[in-house]
Amino acid sequence: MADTRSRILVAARSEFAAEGFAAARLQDIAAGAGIRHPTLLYHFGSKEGLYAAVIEEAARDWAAATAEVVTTGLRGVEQVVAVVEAGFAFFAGHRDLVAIVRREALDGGERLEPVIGAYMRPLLDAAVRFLRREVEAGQLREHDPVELVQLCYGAVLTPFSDAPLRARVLGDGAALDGYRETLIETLRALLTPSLSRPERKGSGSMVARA
Amino acid sequence: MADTRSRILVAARSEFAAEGFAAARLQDIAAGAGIRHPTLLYHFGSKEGLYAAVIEEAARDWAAATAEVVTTGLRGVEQVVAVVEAGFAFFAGHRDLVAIVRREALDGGERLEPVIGAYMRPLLDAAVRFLRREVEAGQLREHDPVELVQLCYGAVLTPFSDAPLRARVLGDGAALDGYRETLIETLRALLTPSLSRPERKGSGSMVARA
DNA sequence: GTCTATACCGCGATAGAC
DNA sequence: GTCTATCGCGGTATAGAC
Repeated sequence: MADTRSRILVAARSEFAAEGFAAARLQDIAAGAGIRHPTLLYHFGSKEGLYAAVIEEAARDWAAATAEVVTTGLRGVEQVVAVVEAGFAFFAGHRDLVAIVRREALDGGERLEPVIGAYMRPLLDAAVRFLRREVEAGQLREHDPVELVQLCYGAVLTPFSDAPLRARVLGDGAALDGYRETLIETLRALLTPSLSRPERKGSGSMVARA
Repeated sequence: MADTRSRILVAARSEFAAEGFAAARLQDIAAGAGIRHPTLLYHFGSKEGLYAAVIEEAARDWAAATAEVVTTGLRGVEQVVAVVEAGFAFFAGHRDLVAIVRREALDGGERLEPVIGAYMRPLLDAAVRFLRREVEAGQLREHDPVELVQLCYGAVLTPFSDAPLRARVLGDGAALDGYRETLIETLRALLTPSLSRPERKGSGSMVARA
């Protein structure tokens, strides 16, 4: 059996994801870890401290998973598809993290600030650099890279974060495979360089803002 | 000055959106409406009752706004774009509603059940029927209509629900216009019937699940 | 209908024994 | 390190005067 500290973290992650920070109760988390709540406070000092530890651990898990995908050396559309599919697979197996991130996003994201600086912004920058480079090389149709990343962010997280609502509206049978396929298809339709007017910069289909 | 009941509803909507159901305090809502919290309870009975009233009112606002757009009689891609742009504009002016919906989605959506039955499922059905019809008529490239609606749902709500996080990661200057344009462009790329192999059903680009 | 005052309870946190 | 017991605050909800 794992040590107390990590058992608490596991239970806390699940509880914070399900209830949100405000509604989660230290009693329940402690019960999930098979201890009493003062023991939990002995290890993490406060509810906020515990939450920060959960966030920190979650961010490391996520960063490790994404780091793998970007080292495959794929080009253009195939690399984008690979990243999105990897993200999809990772979050399918870590739905707790999705819920926590989205709850934080709704609450202002203040508690994500360390994670943003350490992981999210660097990764966004890397993604933007990749997209620009591949557009330049004619491997990708031109679109604003930042907007594109946002689109993918929402498209990948939403089916997991809103899964309960989704099940209510669509009926419980609804699998996610079809959604993933439609998403990938969408990205291909959006990003595959058009054959008619190829790698020219400034062609008709570019975003052209400001 | 509006009557007490509606002043309470306005304050409650904003507070529930900002804090979530669990963390919102009746005292603060009452203060926002310029009364004391027992008065609030006199009108709505309980916190749950107030919340239910907020949801109900919000759903009616949204349903009224969407009803307008679908009566324009546009065809194919242009109708889809019109609906998405109308949704974008509506939620831009009603961010509270977005936050409430997404919080509920995370919390299981139980409290949205009446709204789902009365508004969401009928509208989804109408959207699916429209998409099928237009594909049949060769006005739209073939894609699974349900997945398509989900994609739009996430793409439209996410920039508003996650606006605070977005601002943190991207910097505060980030306007939403570029995102909207990229989204519209994406839909056109996805839905415009391909010129090379036109209205044939069962063509290479269809989704083809089970 | 709206108020003041208060009952009541649940939660995070602390004290202190083991 | 983990427990039992308890404090104290802050929340919803109620009682009852005006």
